[in-house]
Amino acid sequence: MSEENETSVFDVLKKINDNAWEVPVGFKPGMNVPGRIFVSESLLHLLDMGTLDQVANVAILPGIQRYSMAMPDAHLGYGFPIGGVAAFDKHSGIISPGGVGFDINCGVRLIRSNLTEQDVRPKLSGLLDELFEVIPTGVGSKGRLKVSDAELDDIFVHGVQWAVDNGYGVKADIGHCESKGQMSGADPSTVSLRARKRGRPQIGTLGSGNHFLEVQYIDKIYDEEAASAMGLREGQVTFMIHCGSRGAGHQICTDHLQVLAQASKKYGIPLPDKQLACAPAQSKEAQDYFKAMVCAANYAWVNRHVIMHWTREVFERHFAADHGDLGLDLVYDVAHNIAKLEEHKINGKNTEVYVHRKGATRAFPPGHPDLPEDYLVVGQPVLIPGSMGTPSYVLCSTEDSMDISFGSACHGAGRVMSRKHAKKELIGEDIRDELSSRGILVRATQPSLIAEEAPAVYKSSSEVVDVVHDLGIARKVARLLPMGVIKG
DNA sequence: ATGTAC
Repeated sequence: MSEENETSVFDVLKKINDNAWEVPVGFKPGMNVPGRIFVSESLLHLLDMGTLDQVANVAILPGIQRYSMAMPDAHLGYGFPIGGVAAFDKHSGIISPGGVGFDINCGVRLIRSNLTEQDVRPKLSGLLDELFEVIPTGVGSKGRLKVSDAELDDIFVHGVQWAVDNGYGVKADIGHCESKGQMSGADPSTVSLRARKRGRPQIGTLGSGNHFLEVQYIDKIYDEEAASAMGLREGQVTFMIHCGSRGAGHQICTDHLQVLAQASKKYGIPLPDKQLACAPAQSKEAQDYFKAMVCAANYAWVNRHVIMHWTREVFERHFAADHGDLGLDLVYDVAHNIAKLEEHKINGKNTEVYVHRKGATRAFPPGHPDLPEDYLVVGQPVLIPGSMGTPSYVLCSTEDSMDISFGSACHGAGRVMSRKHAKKELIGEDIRDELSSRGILVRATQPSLIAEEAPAVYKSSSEVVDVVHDLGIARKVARLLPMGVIKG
């Protein structure tokens, strides 16, 4: 509820349809395009004015195309909102680290199995204990994997290909990663010594905050055809990995933000907010950031790949003797903090744009050339993790996603209560016991983290997913319920 | 998100 003398989001927004609202160009001086917020009326009550303001600020940046967008899980971020999508012309536009976020290529992957919920439930506690032991978690955690400086370069440049060549995962995994887990254009010389030093010991570590490794089972299939193409069926056990580029990506973002703050001045770009530091897309400063961002993105794919590999090994130790081939296939891996050069149809013309997705998932439609062959007919899988203890969703992209949202969808539930507030209001042990009574086991480095990540501090993942489903960006395929979760 | 302040 807003105070009487405060402007509310309802005063500003113009309704386009039940799930799309416009921030008019007149809202702020200098807006090149309108803002567009994809949200239902009920979720609109959770949208704060600061997030709307950030959507408008992004619309002021040069070369932005069509509109500055926010997904239904949008909330306040560094400069750009989290849940924001913005496309900038390759020539007249800009590139901005704030449009990607500190955790470059934070993302999610889903692995299916031949196991059922009944197979896993009796062994769940031991399984989680071993996973918690095997996967390094928490702030500053270091991995079991020691890589040399030369190997780190290989990881930056070759991503998942490096992982597979070195015995982590299999060849079939590659095609099921967005961009094959190896974006081109990496240049390790744009990565500072400090970023390398932070990155070297952290391959195969989960990190902290909302990052997790979760054992789940499918309780509902919405779309049989798409589910079948993805090898998903009711009762099946899956596991999901949510993490990013750790200290390496964070340091790369920090380093290049400094350079781009100067560059914004040098190129005379009007910034409504210093956190929107950016440079013309073709400038050396912007391209150097982009090359370093690609290094971090490839690093993050390797990170998720190594964690997947160790998790597969733990599953095999627990279940292979009784169940034979466990069919632990990678369904898909999506990035949700990344900028990419893509071709989109704008005003009827194919145009190259740098699409910034920050807390937003790529959602390319059926038939798109970047999709692997087995998903060409159903469209790209879109993975939406729930918050701890709530359902996650698998969706598939639809024909209209390119036209509506530059081929993008939401990325999760979206926080509604600050970490600080959550720690004050909630008791970690109570949440853990409550989840345990519902059959959901949690392993975390400390109880306060459970409080910070409690279901109550997030929007409902179901409500968020319904918005993109109803909009026609991506349609629901399967619902995944948590059984056990590892948190940093 | 993050060697949670260099």
